[in-house]
Amino acid sequence: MGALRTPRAKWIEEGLRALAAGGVDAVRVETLAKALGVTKGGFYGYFADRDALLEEMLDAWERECVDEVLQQVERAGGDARDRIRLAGQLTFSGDRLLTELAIRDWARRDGHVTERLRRVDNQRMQLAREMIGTFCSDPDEVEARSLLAFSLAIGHHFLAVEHPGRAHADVRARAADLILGL
Amino acid sequence: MGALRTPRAKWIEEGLRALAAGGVDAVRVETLAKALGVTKGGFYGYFADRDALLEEMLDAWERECVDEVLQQVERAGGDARDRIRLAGQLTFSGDRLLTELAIRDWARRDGHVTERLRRVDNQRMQLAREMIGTFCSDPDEVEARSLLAFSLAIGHHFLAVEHPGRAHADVRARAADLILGL
DNA sequence: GGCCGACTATACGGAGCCGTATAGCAGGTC
DNA sequence: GACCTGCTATACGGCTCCGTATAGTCGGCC
Repeated sequence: MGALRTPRAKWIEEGLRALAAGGVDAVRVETLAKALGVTKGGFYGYFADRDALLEEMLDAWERECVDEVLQQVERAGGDARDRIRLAGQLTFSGDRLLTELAIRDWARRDGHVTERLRRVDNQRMQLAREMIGTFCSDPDEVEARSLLAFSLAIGHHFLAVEHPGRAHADVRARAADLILGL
Repeated sequence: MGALRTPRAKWIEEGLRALAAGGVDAVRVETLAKALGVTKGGFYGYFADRDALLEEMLDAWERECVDEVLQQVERAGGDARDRIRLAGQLTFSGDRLLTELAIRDWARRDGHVTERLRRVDNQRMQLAREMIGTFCSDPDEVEARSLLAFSLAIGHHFLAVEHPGRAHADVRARAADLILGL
């Protein structure tokens, strides 16, 4: 058996990179091949077609994006507010963020992706509820604050607003304080 | 002079429709022509190329999206909370919403579009500041609450969360109440 | 050495799209 | 009626991409 020269996982990895950088439409078989320094010859040995790759990319993302973060949050410890802040910081920064945003846009035009995203978002929402529930007793308010936290964490990446005389990070921190009841 | 059979504005209008439905990548000259029941022959009489159309689509959007809403809000009257609620409701619903979301995604990959969006968002943010400033005196808190309001209005469209035993609209209304200090 | 299986390169047909060129058509003007 | 102008249809070359087919190469194994 020959050593896997550009194994299945490489294609998925490169696919997620392309997705993060340019959206679903940027995930082209020939483009990935070029990025891997290879022609597309081998691709169709692993995947039936482009859709099969997209599917597996979603599988990989869904499998990892929540678990990795939760693991890191567990390790770090801290009180509820620290943990929800860390969780948000981890899942919405760097490469994870770019992938996340691309998938959210993709989901708007593909119900199947929406379904995947729903599973992921529900898990995260549940985490938010638990954290916020530790310092807020009204269940309706917990739900509302959780939604606010989530909306802020995702939403601010879609805004192009400026804050004259203030740093965006400071304003965001203050907004987070409001939600977390400080 | 012959009557304009499919005038300039038609192309822009159809372009915005395609943008709203499928993102920038769905704005194809030949596709628009088909939607207009015409071939692309006439297109290049009005526009130098596809980019010129995209540019004019942004012009049209930037010109209308804030003005129309402000006009309607002025007409409706009401106190600050009513007005900010109405403004959000008007700009983030129906076709306007879809266009809006498509442009926000577009802006993530095109600095020029980001610039346009920034101008629009800053105007809206200013409106939020003024409204929230009527019942909140701390300027830092006004800024934070405005950011929260904006993030909620835009962000919740990107979320796929469910609220067991509650309607999404109710949770969102409660979240808005929190931001507006009720 | 010689074989086999896994991966790669190359070439192909088909599709969609861009931008250009060219010819046709229809209404208004003289 | 002849003409001009503004819009339209059609055809083209060029590009990118998909998915398939086919031949080549490389590593391990007997």
